Amino acid sequence: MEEGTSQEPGYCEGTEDFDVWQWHSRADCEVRQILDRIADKWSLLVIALLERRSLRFSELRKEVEGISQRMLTVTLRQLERDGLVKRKAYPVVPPRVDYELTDMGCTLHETIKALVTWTEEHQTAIAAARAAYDERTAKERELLGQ
Amino acid sequence: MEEGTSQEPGYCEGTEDFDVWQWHSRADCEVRQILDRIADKWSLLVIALLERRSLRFSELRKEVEGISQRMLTVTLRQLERDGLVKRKAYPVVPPRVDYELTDMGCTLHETIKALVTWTEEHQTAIAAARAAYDERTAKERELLGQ
DNA sequence: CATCCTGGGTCACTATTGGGAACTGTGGAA
DNA sequence: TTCCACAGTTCCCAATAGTGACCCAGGATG
Repeated sequence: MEEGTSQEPGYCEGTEDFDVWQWHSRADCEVRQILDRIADKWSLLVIALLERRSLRFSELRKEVEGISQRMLTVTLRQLERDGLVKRKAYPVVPPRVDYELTDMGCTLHETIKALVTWTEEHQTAIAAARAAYDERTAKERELLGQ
Repeated sequence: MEEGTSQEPGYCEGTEDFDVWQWHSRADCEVRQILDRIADKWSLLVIALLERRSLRFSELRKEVEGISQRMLTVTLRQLERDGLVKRKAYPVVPPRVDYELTDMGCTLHETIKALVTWTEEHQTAIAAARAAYDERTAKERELLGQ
């Protein structure tokens, strides 16, 4: 951590994207750490929901079905720390806190949307693949167990 | 589960992507479950590495720095089940197993690459945001503790 | 002949993370 | 006086990720 943050080694943007992955697969790669953060179950959903409009804490909790209070707090803190989400607290009682995407958060949403679109387009294929796989393994299991 | 899996309610592809998120934020949404799977720390890296060329188990383990044998197994199984990765086992001793992306896996790689590109482009901004956030909270902590 | 090695796993165990519920703090309402 | 709203925080426990030892089969080695 102390001497890290070196981001200009070898892999300049222009090269084939071959080498890029060499760097990214290294555990100490900063890109990989950021990816771990944003490619997260809850982060994706929160960013997605905030793109529509800013939301309050309790609204988010209701919209993101299944998230616990703690994880919503943690997720929002991380996103805020990364500069993807802005937190606006009003000193009123009861408290009111609005969360909204920053400009950077908005650009990320574009990319995330692509991922979701891909998922939508392929969900049938994936379901089919899963069914096929399960059937295959069931048969193998049968052969082994018989 | 019994009566779930209803995927044709309301949100047909053509509509504004407003409503889409309403569905996707629901815990029983299939798209959300698939997203959870593919937007996973290890899955991203594995797909990325396999796009270059097919790899053997041990090669993957070496390339994906920090992954454990078990997690690599689990990840590959999931990807295989989802039809994103093809597993080719040769009945030789010692065993040889090659993993490669399926066509669907390749299309997913395109999307993932976009995510990585975004991360590369914004990693400096994120680092800055984190530094700023940490400084801010440090100050607040100081005020509270003094 | 006995032993070891190799590669792709599995199994049993431990460390970390996430979920659930209870608690906090403040001021207005009942 | 007690209760409630909202946005958290804290604590405890269960689930999950991750670790290291072990397994299998046959060919090379001694």
